[in-house]
Amino acid sequence: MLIEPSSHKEAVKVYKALGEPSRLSIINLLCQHKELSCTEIEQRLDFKGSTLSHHLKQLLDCGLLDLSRKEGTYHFYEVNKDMLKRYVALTVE
Amino acid sequence: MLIEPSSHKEAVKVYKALGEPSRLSIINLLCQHKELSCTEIEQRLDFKGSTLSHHLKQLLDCGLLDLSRKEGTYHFYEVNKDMLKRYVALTVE
DNA sequence: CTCATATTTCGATAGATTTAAATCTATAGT
DNA sequence: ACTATAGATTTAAATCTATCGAAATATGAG
Repeated sequence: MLIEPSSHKEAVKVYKALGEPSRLSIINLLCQHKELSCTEIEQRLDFKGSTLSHHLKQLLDCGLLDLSRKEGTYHFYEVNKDMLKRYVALTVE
Repeated sequence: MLIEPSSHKEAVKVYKALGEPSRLSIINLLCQHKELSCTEIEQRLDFKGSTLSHHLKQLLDCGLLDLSRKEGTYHFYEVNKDMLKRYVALTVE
């Protein structure tokens, strides 16, 4: 058995989140940076703020991202490496 | 870096294919059976033939499935374990 | 030709993505 | 405290894409 029935929904959610170019780029970028704020992600990947927020919401929702800290109006995000390793086979160095 | 730019498209395709309940169930089922024909998959997962064909096409297209052999009008499918291991972290025993 | 298996086409429906505009939240200045 | 500003999120509407399934079309066996 590849996936336990209990985690089937979670797995679908995670893979659906990863199966979109922008979101995979966000994960990829955050794998290289420990943490980044929204504006930093927007600049690097050339997103509109609202578009990014929608994608971040999905990535938070499925557990692949965490809000690492808030500093003033800045929200910093980081990848949840446990979650990533649980589902994704690619190397995160 | 999580994903090489060159394989970004491929990764999106694979994860998009997995991020749908029916298709994840097909992969899961085929992980337990070496190979199965369309009718066998239809029966076990309760799909219409045409619906299954649509999903199989996507799974073949992204490389997660292979057509293992044809026997008469039967088409047998199997998971491409190399491909699965390249992208998916879950254990395939 | 006929039957069984599988795939493709096409239309309807549902779901996802994007963006502008509005709203929220925290900080700084007066 | 009030206002202004910057960063981020939410809402709402348009657009785009995916999914499903009936019907039509292949393909192979007998």
